[in-house]
Amino acid sequence: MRVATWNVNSIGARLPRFNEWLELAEPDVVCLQETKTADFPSEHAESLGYEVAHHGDGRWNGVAIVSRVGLEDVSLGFEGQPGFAPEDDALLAMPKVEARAVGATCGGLRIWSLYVPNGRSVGDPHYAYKLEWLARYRDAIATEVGTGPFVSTGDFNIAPNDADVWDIRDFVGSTHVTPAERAALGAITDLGLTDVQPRSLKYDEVFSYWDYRAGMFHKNKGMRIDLVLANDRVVVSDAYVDRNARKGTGPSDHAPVVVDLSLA
DNA sequence: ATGACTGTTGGTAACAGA
Repeated sequence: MRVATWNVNSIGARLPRFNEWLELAEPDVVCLQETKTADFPSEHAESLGYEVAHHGDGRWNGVAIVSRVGLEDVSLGFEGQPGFAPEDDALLAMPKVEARAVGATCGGLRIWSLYVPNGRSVGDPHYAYKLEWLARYRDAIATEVGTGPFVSTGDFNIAPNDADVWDIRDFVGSTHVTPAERAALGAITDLGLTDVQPRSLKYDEVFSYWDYRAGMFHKNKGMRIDLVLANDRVVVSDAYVDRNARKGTGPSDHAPVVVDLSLA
């Protein structure tokens, strides 16, 4: 089974690239993040035999699972998922639970597509929200991780190790690399999940995101923040970042992470 | 080079992203 995760940075803007990529990469299951729409344009995918489970807000966020090996027990969000409200917005009495998680069972594999909150800056309310969100996600999946083949995929907005950013010295005081964020990720992997390491296709350093600005992609100054966390019922035979999807006209700033696996 | 982008909309400027 070929499983992929891709932050498309708007499925509307990325539709030509996404539809083309589906036929090139031939994934069985694709987890998408930042669809940025309320209505997923699924016509072409469906014509190729895919089903789509989409959880969308509109302008921000939005996650989907696209599968050609079945799509059952869809969960829009997870149990106990916290919401977010800016502290200075008195009009919002209740925090908004955002479209950042969708789960489904595809061909016997329980799979989640996650768009973890960015955090913005250390000390920002969004940073506390990010940590809380990860802690509650950990609690929500604690049981089902042990019940069968399981993967959590998506844009975690965390670089697990210093080597997962182009130069850790440029990240002093930044989000995505703090001990607290890594501890929150560690609490998830401690449930029995392995951070699948994509192999190098070109550079020794393997990233999945490169800022649009300043030629960062061509300098390979990126970050590995799109992850596939798999339990021991998943046997990985290959994993790589599809850098070709980051090239050319109108790419996302993220590339797909592709994992070939079988279920034990 | 203190630069460099891209996406969205109660839209044409502001904000978010990472």
